[in-house]
Amino acid sequence: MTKKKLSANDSGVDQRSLFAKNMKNIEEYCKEHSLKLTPVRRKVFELLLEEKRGLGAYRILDLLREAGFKSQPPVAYRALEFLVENGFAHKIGSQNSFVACTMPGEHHAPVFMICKKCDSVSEAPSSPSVSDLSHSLMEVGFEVEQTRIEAEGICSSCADR
Amino acid sequence: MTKKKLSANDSGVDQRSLFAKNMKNIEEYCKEHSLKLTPVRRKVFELLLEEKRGLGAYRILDLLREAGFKSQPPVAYRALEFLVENGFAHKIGSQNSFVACTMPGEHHAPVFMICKKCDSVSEAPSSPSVSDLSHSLMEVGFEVEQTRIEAEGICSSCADR
DNA sequence: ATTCCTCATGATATATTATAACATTACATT
DNA sequence: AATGTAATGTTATAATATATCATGAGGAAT
Repeated sequence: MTKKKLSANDSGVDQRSLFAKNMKNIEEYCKEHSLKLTPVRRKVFELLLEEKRGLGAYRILDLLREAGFKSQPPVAYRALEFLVENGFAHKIGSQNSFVACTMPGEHHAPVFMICKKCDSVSEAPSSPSVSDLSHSLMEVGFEVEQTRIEAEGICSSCADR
Repeated sequence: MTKKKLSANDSGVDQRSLFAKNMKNIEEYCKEHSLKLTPVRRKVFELLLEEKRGLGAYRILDLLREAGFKSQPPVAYRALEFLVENGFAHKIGSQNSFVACTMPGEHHAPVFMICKKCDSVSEAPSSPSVSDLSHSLMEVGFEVEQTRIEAEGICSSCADR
């Protein structure tokens, strides 16, 4: 198996403008679908975008407070619920944490790559094998509505070291 | 897509003997690998085997108590840890619950089918698309060690109604 | 057989994650 | 201004999980 070198930063797009682009995406999407991107929701999304690892709800709560919000747990959970419902974030079941989704709106079957060394969580480009999977489950009589795949292993940056 | 009729019960093997077979498997496996299948561990495995849905740790704790064990939370978690470590059970991340694994020892990449109607959780026959998936993740530089797939949808029994 | 070691269990306390329930506010529509 | 709906504020508590230290049970080494 040949391995393409592909780390988060050599796409020619720097982090700052990527961040801005993602923020713009969510803003436009919300406007188009009349969803309210309120200050807390926006802030939580920003926090998720800025962190390559998954963030737990209480970590988010702390960060909200540091940012001047005087939030209680339900505030964080509600914002996360909004983001997840609308496809702006995903929950990582194996660690009760949340990550930003950078392809909002697209009804996709996410595949997460979770690094055991650095804890980074990144979403893999969607792969045809996922729909193969749905097909094979259909064959045993299961009607798939949604799939979530979590792969644990070593990310390319950690492997390079 | 043609759909094969395949529900849990038409394999010609009744539930009782299936249960016995699974118990025998785990016993033998433990003997061969000098693992101690202590009373609590055995009981927890039995409980998981008897329930088609995922069981939460505290539900298991209740059932243990009903069965005469005077257990505190760590007892349930330890037993579950033992079972999961050794491949006799899996944790379902999306619901913080546990299910028995009926193919212990085999280093496999489980695929779970979670029914939204009846909450049943069953393990799908492993499919080639899973190794395709690992391949495609390798191509983006991620070294997969383990995958866990959770598919939500409607199981065949519920669909038949 | 006794000592020693290891692993399992017992027991208490507490950490972490998540939600229920109800009050209040903000804002759009009429 | 009156009303309805969605969002937020607030308090309390439920549900899930682990840290820690004490005790016991069984095998291996002397």
